[in-house]
Amino acid sequence: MVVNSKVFAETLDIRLKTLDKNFYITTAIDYTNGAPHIGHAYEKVLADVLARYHRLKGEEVFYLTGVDQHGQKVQQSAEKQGIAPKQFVDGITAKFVALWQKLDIGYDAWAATTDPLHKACVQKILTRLNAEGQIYKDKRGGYYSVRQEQFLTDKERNETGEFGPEWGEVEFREEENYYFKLAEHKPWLLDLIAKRSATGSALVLPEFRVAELRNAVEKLEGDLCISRPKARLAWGIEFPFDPDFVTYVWFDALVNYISFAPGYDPAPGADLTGFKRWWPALHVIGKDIMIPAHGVYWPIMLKALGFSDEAIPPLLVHGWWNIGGAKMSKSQGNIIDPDALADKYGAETLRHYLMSDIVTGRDADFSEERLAQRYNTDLANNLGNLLNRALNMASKYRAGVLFLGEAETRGRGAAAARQHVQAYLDAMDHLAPDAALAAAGALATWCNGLVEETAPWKLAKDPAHAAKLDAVLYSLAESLRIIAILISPVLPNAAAGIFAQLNWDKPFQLADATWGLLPDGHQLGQPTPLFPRLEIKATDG
RNA sequence: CGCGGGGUGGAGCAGCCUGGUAGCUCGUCAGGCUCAUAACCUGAAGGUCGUAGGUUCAAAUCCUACCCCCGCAACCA
Repeated sequence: MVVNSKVFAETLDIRLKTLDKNFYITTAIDYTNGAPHIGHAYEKVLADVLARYHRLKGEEVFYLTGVDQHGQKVQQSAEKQGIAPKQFVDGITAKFVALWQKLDIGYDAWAATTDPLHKACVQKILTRLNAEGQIYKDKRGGYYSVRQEQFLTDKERNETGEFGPEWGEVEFREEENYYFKLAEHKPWLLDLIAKRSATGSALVLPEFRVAELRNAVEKLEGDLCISRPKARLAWGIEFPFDPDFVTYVWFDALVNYISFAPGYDPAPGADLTGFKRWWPALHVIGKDIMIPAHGVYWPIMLKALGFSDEAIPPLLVHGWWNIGGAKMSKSQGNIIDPDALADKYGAETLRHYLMSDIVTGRDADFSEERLAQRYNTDLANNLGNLLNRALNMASKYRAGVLFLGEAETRGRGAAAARQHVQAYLDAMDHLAPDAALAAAGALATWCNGLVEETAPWKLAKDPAHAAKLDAVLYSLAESLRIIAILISPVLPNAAAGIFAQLNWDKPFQLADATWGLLPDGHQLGQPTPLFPRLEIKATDG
């Protein structure tokens, strides 16, 4: 069967055209109260892969990540160590920065909430919302734990309805604070959630989480306290119109998505043309911070700032990596350290595992054994071995020179490539790197099958089969070139390694994931095992 | 009657939105191949898709009820 590779190219072209725009992606900014763990790493890799995919399509991409540095817990941790909050935060921040470098997270801007530009933006927003009547001051009372220095809610009461001894002395206290008008926007938000789901651009992805958000919004009552008296918390952004208060951490942290965005200006009536080229962002977050921060506070804050319904950003809510079916937690002592894993197995092995062994949005179980297994199966055995055997045969039978050969076999190769590239695009466009990697792997599997079926070592013995042998070798090389492009968002270095062995010195772009670019007479490079098998017996936990 | 998620061959998971041959990785068994990283390819065994009803020509997939597991204080993606 002869394949119409023109159709293939056209389909790809249409895809690329419809997505010809800027792409702005963010992650949650991590709280600098402890070292990064595997969950932090997963989220950043996920966003990085999506960012790289969009760059591969030729879009302009802005990837923002960073750290959330203010708040009570940081202040307390710093006090415990007897150092200044800034010093404490800088230490933890350095660990995050170093890890992202190690994992090849290619972010375009770094959102640190102690950044003066961010602070100024938060203050301008507060000033504006205050001037527009969205903020008011109120005195309210509640039960306060002196030892923990925080107000207690009914959630803190034990079975008998009392506050347990862990809270120490609990007293009723009245405190003045600033409140942001949240409740009045409740009907609007409910409408928006419904509207967005109805039009196929759900506010929350995967869509099964929309119901959860709707339920939470329906229960919403009362406004949001967005200030803390300095007397009890100094480590925060000072209120611009009342120096006795600092800004509540979430109100501070969420603003990072616009304060660090290109071209945003919180001034009323400001020219936001540049900003609108990027906005809305895709917010990649964990399931624990969807409610209430990202699903309730943030949309309402943007609404209050005059953002249109279309400009309320979608949330990509990912799941958790559990350990042996249980939640990872510091108190359980089962925290997985991504830094050590990257050292032991390599950053790309970790990236590959994190992208391939979880379905976007759902939870997965972390296992070092699985990590090694995934590497061996997908990378060493399937793809790496394919590259090696293909180049070896080309080297042995044709001195590493490619010839087009007969058309029929190449046509089959083109058909297989087209099919799997389509599957890859579908998966990536649906934010599913796991399925995308599977599609790339399926093309490699197809190639391994082709080798088996055509047995080039037999073809090589009979000059009458020279054209067939050429076509097989060509198809393998072409497929490998395409596979390299497909995996490049997840495995940029390995992809470059494949290109190097193919002796193909071109930039990575999705437009080249089309059949037939390697020219007749192309000289291939030397085969070198790209993914040596791991023989390590994993030590779990 | 709190909210949400899950229950698919021995293990771990897709599929469910948009019903129509139950798929993947590992493991087991039997073959094949020798270009290759003890890799690669083929075949087999093994599942009444939690249970019971319902809708339908047709249900893992839609609806209802029930059972079981997990998360929803803190650390925390």
